[in-house]
Amino acid sequence: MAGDLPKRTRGRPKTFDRTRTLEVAMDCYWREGVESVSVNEICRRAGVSKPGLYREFDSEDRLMDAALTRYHETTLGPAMAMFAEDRPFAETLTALIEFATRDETTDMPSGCLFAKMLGHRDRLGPMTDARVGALQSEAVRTYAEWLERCEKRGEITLSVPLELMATYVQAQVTVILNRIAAGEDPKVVRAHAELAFTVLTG
Amino acid sequence: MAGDLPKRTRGRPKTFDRTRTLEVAMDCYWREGVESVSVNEICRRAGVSKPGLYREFDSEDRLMDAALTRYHETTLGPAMAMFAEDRPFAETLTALIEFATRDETTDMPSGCLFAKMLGHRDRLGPMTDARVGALQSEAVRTYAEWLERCEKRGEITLSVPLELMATYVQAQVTVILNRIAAGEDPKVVRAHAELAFTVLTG
DNA sequence: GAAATTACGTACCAGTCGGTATCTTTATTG
DNA sequence: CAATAAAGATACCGACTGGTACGTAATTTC
Repeated sequence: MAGDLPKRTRGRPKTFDRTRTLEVAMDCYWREGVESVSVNEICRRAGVSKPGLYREFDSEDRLMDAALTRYHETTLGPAMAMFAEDRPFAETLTALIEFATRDETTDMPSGCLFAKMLGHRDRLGPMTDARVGALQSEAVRTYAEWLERCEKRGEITLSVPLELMATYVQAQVTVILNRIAAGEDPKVVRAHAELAFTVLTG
Repeated sequence: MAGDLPKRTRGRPKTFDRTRTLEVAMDCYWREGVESVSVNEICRRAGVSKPGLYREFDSEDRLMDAALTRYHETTLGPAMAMFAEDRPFAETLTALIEFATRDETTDMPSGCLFAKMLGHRDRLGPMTDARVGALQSEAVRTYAEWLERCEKRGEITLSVPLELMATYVQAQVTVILNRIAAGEDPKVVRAHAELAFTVLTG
C-alpha cells in the first residue's frame, strides 16, 4: 500500500507519541476519575510537554473524548460482546455480575471509565458529553436486545416495558461499577447486584 | 433563664451571623454538591468576609461538617422519622419513593446533601468524612429496624440476612436521590425504584 | 480619658488550573 | 548554502483555590 511508505514531510519530524499519551490519559481517567486528573498531571505522567499535548489534542475536552473513544474500542466494546453470545440468561447475568465486581489487577483497573463519566457529566466538555450520551444509548440498546432475545426464548418474563427494563439494567450496572471503583467490598456489591436483578430472575 | 441575658463581653461585639452563614453553606452544598462550591463562593453568597468565616469555622472541613450536622438536624433526621411510624410496609415504601423522587421546590432542593456527600467521600475532609460515615451507620440501622419490624408483622419476607438487606435499601435510596438531583426524569427513576424494591414486595 | 481586648475586612500568600506566546531545534526544498 | 516549514519546550497568562497577616474599628475595664 502506497500510504504506508514513509511519507517524508517537510519540517522537523514528529516525536510525539500519540498512542502512548492517549493510553496514559485513559489509564489516569479510568483509575482516578476525570474530575480528579488535570492536564498537567497527564503531561507529567506521560513525559510530554503541555504545548505538545495541546498541539495533538486541541483541548482537554477533545483529549477526554479521544481517551473515551479508545476505551470504547479497546475495552468497553469487547466487554459488551458478551450480550450477543446468546448463552443462557442466567449464565450471562452471572458473568456480568462477576465481571462488573472484579478486583483491580495490575493491567486493568477496577470499575469502568464510561461509568465514571456517566456520573460526572456536568464536568465534561461538550464533545465528551455527547460521546457519553451516544455510548449510553448504545449500551441501553444492547441490553434491550439481550433481554428481548432472552424473553423470546422464555428464559425471563418482563414485568415492565422492554425499554424501561433496559435502562434499569444500565443504571444498576453503572452503580455497581462505580461502587467497586470507589473501593467497596466486592462481596457486598455482588450480593446487592443479585438483589437488584431478582426482578429479572423472579 | 440567666443564660439568655445579654452577656456583655469585652472587645468589639460580634456581628457575624453564624446561623445564616451556615444556612447559605448548607443550601449551596445541597444544590450544587460539595465538590462544586468553593469557600469563596459561599462567602460571596452569604455576604461575609473570608477571614470572618474562617474565624467562625476554622477550616473548610469544619464548615462542611457543621453544614452537614445542620442538615441532619433540620432535614434528614425529621425525614427519617417516617421509618419509626409503624405504618404498613407498602405505605411507607410508597412514601419513601415519592419523597426521594420529589421535584425541586422553591424552599427545598431536590436530592439530598448527605447522599451527595456519600458519593464524593474522597473529596471530604477528615471531620466531614467521619460524620458521613456515622450518619451512614445510623441510616442503615434505621432501615434494619424498620425491615425487622415489618418482617415480624409478616408484611415482608427477607431473602437475605437483615443487615445485607438494610445496606441494599440504603444503597438504592442513595442512588435514587442522586439521580433525581442530577436532573433525571422522576418518572423513570420512580419506576426503577419500584423495580429495585421488588425484591422486598415479592 | 487611656489601655486592653475583641471582631472586622482588605489585601495578600503560594499553589493549581486550562491554555498559549515565543523562541529554539530539526528537518525538507530550492 | 539559504529559505521554509514543522515540532520542541520554557516560561508565561489570568482565573481560581484554601488560607492568613495585619491594620483598623468598636467595645469594656481601669
